[in-house]
Amino acid sequence: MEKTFHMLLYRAFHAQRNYLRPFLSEIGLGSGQPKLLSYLSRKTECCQRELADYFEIDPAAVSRMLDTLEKGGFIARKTDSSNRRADSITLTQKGVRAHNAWQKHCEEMEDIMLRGFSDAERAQFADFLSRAHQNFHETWTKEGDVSCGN
Amino acid sequence: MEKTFHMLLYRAFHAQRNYLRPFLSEIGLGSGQPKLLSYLSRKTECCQRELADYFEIDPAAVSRMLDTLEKGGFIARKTDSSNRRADSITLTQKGVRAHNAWQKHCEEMEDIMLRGFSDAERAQFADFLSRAHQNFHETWTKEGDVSCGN
DNA sequence: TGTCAATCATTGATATATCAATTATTTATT
DNA sequence: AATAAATAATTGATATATCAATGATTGACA
Repeated sequence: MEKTFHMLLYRAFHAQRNYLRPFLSEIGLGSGQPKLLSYLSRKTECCQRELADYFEIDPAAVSRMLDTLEKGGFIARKTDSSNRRADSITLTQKGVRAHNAWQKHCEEMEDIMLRGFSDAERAQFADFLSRAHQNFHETWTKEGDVSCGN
Repeated sequence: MEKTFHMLLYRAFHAQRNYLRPFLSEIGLGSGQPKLLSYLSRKTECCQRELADYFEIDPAAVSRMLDTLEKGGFIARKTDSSNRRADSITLTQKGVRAHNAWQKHCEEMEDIMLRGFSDAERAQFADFLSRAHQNFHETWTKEGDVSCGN
């Protein structure tokens, strides 16, 4: 019934989110938090601004999610000694475990979502999605050079 | 940097939402509301449950968004005479205009998002997205026959 | 060196989304 | 016909996201 890319993308994304939601409470994370853990598991250490820029979300949202993650013992925050405005954020052991558990559920989800896709189709789908994202990014950086780095 | 489909889909969807956000306040709509207008513009008349099922969102969210849309004069609500539990919802003239304005922005957005995609690629991308969504749906309806009709 | 602008993080106000519980109406069962 | 179960919508509690404004620190430059 719905043919626009806008709605197709919305519905695919939303189905994914609905699938994963029950696992959030199981692991003890809020809906926006897994991606932060994921980034930290690769970057080891970073500041809040970097997270906000990478995911193109409001710094205030990052600040509050990290409050919750810190209270839950998933991350540790300390002020960066070389720039005392900035925080330096790292995963705790508990944070690493939570990230791994989440990853497992994400992989299971991909198996479901991509059922019936050949390897070539999967590669092409991934390519389409990253090109779509990239196209937005090029538009933004062109007109006015908005904050969002990378 | 980010390779999982989960994140690729998130980032593409999120970029789309970030692009469209400024137009929401311009038209006077909240972020979840345009899709309801879109559905109503095709169905002419429906109840709240149908919207919640189609978009796979919480009925409470639908109820509150319709409150706002009703106050803003975008939709009209009356109780369905043949089933007095249910509401019958229709677009007002203002709602139709808002929907049309929104559609225009969505089309512009697609031009940006799909820049560099051939016609064949666009068709394939749309097919991938709807298959991805469909795969989730088949999983859900298989195990336990969850509420979400269609 | 001293002021001004820029940057990182936080807080308050508001809107949206989920979950759980409630009310009102309809359908099913005995 | 009377009671129980199911359905449509709403409300309250809580979490998340945005926007605007503030505080603290750093960097630029006159």
